[in-house]
Amino acid sequence: MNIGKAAKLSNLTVKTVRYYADIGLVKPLKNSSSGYRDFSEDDLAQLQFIAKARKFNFSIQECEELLSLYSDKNRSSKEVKALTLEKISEIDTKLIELKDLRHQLSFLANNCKGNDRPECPILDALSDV
Amino acid sequence: MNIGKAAKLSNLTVKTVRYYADIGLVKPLKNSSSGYRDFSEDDLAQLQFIAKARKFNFSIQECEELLSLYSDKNRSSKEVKALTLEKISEIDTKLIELKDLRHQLSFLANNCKGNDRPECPILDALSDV
DNA sequence: ATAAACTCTCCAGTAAGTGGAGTGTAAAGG
DNA sequence: CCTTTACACTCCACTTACTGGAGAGTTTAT
Repeated sequence: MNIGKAAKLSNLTVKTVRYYADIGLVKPLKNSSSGYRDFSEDDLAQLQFIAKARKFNFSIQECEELLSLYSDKNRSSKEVKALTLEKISEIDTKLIELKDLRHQLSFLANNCKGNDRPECPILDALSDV
Repeated sequence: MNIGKAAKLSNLTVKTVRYYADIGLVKPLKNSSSGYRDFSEDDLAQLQFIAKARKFNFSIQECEELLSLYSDKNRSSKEVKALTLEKISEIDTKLIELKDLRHQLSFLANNCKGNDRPECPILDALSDV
């Protein structure tokens, strides 16, 4: 199938699919007369896999790892689980940071009248060394 | 003062400070004989302001906005508060997304034995259309 | 005088695409 | 068969916010 259909069926943009092909994440055949990429069902499945993994916050490189684990019929589930647990702990760290940030910002916002006067505890906090 | 000292006092790297100078976020004078940047106390204060705002997740562009609001003695606190509230709501969205992601990933991880066998519900979920 | 420490500019690269120009190909309508 | 429209191609530049390194000049300390 052409790139447009592959993109639609994997919920990716054409640009993104082309990018994935450029970096070798998928390897569609090329119609030698038209120069159009030809995506097989396997290529499509791969794109769908990548799209999901990206949604799960896996990086492109991690997607590659997952894909190779996926296509390795003798792989163990250990590695996949380890990668997933690592992701979860990254997310946990990020959650803590963001919550902390939110706290600080809402504290500042609550103390700022937000009126037409120049006094602003937010700016004061930013300029306070 | 030289860039090294300015960087140290603002908790930024020399590279980062140079970058901020390159994009015009700070405008240190230049010693015409040595070519070294010369940071005044005001420049330093500005760097410290930026460093804090960046920690608060404000983008470079938002830092510029905040800086101009900061140096405008007739500004109102309204704009600053609005920007801050916007940031908070962005953070809230991000928090929801991340929590959801964490949920899904931990569900998958919990159902994966993580042993030497090839069965892996994580990969199954990724490949499931 | 020399060595270490600091600074400079410039170029390239990072992640993961996005946007656009200019051009070629395929499918549908008349 | 011809034309229009939709789709595809490549290539280059841009995005964010830096970071790394090369090669060269400057300042400070010994």
